[in-house]
Amino acid sequence: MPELPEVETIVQGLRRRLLGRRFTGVQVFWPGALHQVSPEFFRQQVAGRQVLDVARRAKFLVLTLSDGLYMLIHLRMTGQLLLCPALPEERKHIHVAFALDDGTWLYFRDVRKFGRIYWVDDCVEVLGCLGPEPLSDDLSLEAFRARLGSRRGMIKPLLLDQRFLAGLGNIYADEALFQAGLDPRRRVEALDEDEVGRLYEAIRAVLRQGIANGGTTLDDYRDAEGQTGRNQESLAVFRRAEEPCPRCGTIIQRLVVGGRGTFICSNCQR
DNA sequence: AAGAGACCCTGGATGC
DNA sequence: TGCATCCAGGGTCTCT
Repeated sequence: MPELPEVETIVQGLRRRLLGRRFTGVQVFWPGALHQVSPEFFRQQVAGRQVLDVARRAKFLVLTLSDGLYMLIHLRMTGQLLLCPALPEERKHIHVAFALDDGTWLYFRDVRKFGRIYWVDDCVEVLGCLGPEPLSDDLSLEAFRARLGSRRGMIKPLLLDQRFLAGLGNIYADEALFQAGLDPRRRVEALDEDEVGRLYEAIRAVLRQGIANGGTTLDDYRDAEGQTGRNQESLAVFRRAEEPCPRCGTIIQRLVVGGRGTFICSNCQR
């Protein structure tokens, strides 16, 4: 599942190949991938437009196109954006394909069809409710503490709430809580100063490591060139139920917290 | 405001 | 072997 580090890796790959390119055509194989626009309108809008910037906000890819228009893409669970020299014969799960002016293709593939492509003239329409970027300089420890201060409830569901903090998903939330030594069921209002500091540092550390490792491939994640990430080798607890904790050897457990599969070391995380 | 549950969707796993 | 059922999982929405 692409989270912040995976989307960042895809963005870096797309940026190299898309900046300055022009879309010459679009094929929509499944209209449901487009958020609130018809395939006809989308095709007509995208064709001829140039890519001025490729960036990331939370788990969204943000393509700035000519004439002040934006294409935003959320990959959700199984979405992929792939660059290739030609449109593959095997079209299964490919929902939208973009032809580029150098003859190559960019296509959107998504087995579970949860991913969406948004077409807007103002990003606020889609990104307006998102919380701060965890790796931004603007999110100091003091700012993080202040945001936590007004909240109550279990810590893990809060970390997954994109309005509170934007970009964490199930993998990096579990890894950050492990690294901070915190049980995901702990109440936010009961965390002491030291614990909040550990959590802040852990969130940033696991995300930075994820980016440095080119993302985590457990199932479907691939970068824009189709390559897997390497961060799965560095995971301490996520999807490691019944394996020993890398820190203390205690067997890692799987729980359900806030409706999400959650992996913890009950000895290291209190 | 928190928390639970439904929904979207499919492949893979499990059960009989 | 084959068919039915269950489940994961991000985000959004509804209900309590």
